[in-house]
Amino acid sequence: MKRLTTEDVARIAGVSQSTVSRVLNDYPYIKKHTREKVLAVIEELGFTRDEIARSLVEKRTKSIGLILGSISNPFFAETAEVIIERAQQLKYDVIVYNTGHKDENLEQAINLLIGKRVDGIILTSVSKNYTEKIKKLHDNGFPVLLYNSFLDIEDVNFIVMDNNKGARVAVQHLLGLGHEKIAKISGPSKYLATYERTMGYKQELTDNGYAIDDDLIFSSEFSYDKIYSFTKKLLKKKDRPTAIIAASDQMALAVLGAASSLDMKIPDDLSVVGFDNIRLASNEFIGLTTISQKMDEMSLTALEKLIYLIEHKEEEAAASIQIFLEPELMIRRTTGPAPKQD
Amino acid sequence: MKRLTTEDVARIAGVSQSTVSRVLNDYPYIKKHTREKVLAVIEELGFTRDEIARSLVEKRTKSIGLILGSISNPFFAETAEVIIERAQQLKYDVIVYNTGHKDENLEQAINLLIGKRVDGIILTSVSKNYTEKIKKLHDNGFPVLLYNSFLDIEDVNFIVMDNNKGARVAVQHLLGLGHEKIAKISGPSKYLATYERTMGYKQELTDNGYAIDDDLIFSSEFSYDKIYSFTKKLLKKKDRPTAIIAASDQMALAVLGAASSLDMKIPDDLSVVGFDNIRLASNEFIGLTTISQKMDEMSLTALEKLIYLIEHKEEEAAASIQIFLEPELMIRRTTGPAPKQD
DNA sequence: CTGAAAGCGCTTACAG
DNA sequence: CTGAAAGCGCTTACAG
Repeated sequence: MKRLTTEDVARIAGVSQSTVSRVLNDYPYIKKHTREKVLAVIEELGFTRDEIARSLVEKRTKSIGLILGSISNPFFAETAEVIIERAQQLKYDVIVYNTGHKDENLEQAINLLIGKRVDGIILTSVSKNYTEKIKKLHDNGFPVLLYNSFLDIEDVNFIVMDNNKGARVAVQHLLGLGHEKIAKISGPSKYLATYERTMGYKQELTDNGYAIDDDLIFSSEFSYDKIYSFTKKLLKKKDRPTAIIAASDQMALAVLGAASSLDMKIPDDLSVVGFDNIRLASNEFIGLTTISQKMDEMSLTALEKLIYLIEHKEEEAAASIQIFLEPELMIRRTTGPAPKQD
Repeated sequence: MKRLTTEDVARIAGVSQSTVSRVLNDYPYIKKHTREKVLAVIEELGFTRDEIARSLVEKRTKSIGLILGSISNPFFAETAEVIIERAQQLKYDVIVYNTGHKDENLEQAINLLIGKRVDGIILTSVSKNYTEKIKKLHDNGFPVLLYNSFLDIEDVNFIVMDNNKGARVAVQHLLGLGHEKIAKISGPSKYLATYERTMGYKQELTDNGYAIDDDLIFSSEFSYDKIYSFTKKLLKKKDRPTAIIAASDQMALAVLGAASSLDMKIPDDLSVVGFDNIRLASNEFIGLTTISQKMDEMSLTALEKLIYLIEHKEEEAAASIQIFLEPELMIRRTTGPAPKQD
């Protein structure tokens, strides 16, 4: 498969290679006749410009990197969909990496994306361990935006929900329903978002005069199977919790699965609150009570801000982008009054 | 942010630019001392090779394109996860496009990916309308693999489930449970996979002596909302079906949502069968009966075969890759005996 | 073993 | 308006 070049087009159209290039770039001062002749040849040959060569000259690729924790989690999938579609409209393409929440994959992903000369990166779920690496990128003027996470770096760009408040709202809701034993199933505490949610949970309980029971807090990697079996064990205990706040809707579904496998009725026997508000949460067959992350807004904003950073990189020190979104409690079928004590 | 080049490294290390390049490429005949000096400078400077320039010379990008119908559908998300992770291991990166099942986006995605000079493309849900376009690519020797779909093109590469048989198995299962009014909610018939499922449904009913009732067949674009409202209307009818076969698990969830919104009990009032076997289908809280596509196998094979095609392009006319997978019925909680006639 | 040089396919200042 | 030429940052035959 011999690829065609602007040189080929030029030869056949009887003009110079630079003229072909100008036509391709909509350069205004070209004789109508010349332009049309070139266009005709391009059309006839089915010529497609080599964007790789173009990127080399223009020092930009019109590609961005999107690093996700796990795309099979609907939170990430829905995020990716919004970002990819909007990027496509803005003529950027998106190279997607899936880290499986492993730090070493994150490191590799960043290095490869830098090598591929992407114009910017959106990074989800960065752990604290990577503060230095991200700081270096950011200080070099490379456009990076942290999504649903943030790090303690001056002027770093991020968009994140107020996770502490989100957890507090969830606890309030359950307390209001009469629950007194509320478990918290969290992701790894190396993620600031996770850490803040656990803090919010503890603070809200303490503020309401409840003691913190460490047996009710499970901090695990994001693994469906681990959450599932932990929940099963937890629910078999005599003094089991009557409500569970999960780290995400995905994890809430694992909790619901575990409870169902024990023939527990939801919400009669157990109330469950998720985090994210994935689309499935509002499906009436499921009806998951959850803390909304306003994902559509968060992901669309993330993409647009990143593109802004890319396209205004050279201008007066662009103010850094730091956005906090308000959590919103979505009450549905998986939460109800605490079962009577017996 | 001034980027470093091999030229910079060479100057500082006191060697020629070509030597730096050779070190980068693990060229064997380099004096140990030279190699170490260069490596030290690379390390110290934090130099990263420009893969764009390299791609231009080597005429390959180590990127592949993945064109998906809708990544927020778990079928595509789970597919993407497997493909992206395996590609990453094989040192390829993946540019993901989301067509939203719109033909014009498919066309645009292919053109952009060709421009970006990806080494190959995995294409899901191609409609018949694109037979010519794909044929041209394929005939040009460009590696394309159709995933979960196929087209009538000689020697085209594809991996697909036996959709006709899958639909038949679903019908058999419901017939065996005593259902006589079985509805079929399908995607657009421009997709061969969808078309074959509808055919299989009709054939199995006919073979068992049932008439085809066109009012029970809904062929729509893949829109959650459309399926949802159609189902609601359908279930309100006096002579409503007692079972529904949905085009995908995602659509089955829309059907279940609609039924739940009408306070129907599953499976007592209505049996539902999906297609795909997404991970959520086996969650006990949901327990969706479905036809398994063996997605993990299908997606892993797809990626590996595409890479094979890419890396053996120049060799003796590589046999084309045409894989049919067997469907498998997964019986869970959403199907049960037909309600008594009254 | 190593350097100088050509070349990948474009863009764009420079000249006319 | 248009062409000839330099240059983007690499790889790799060619020479030594």
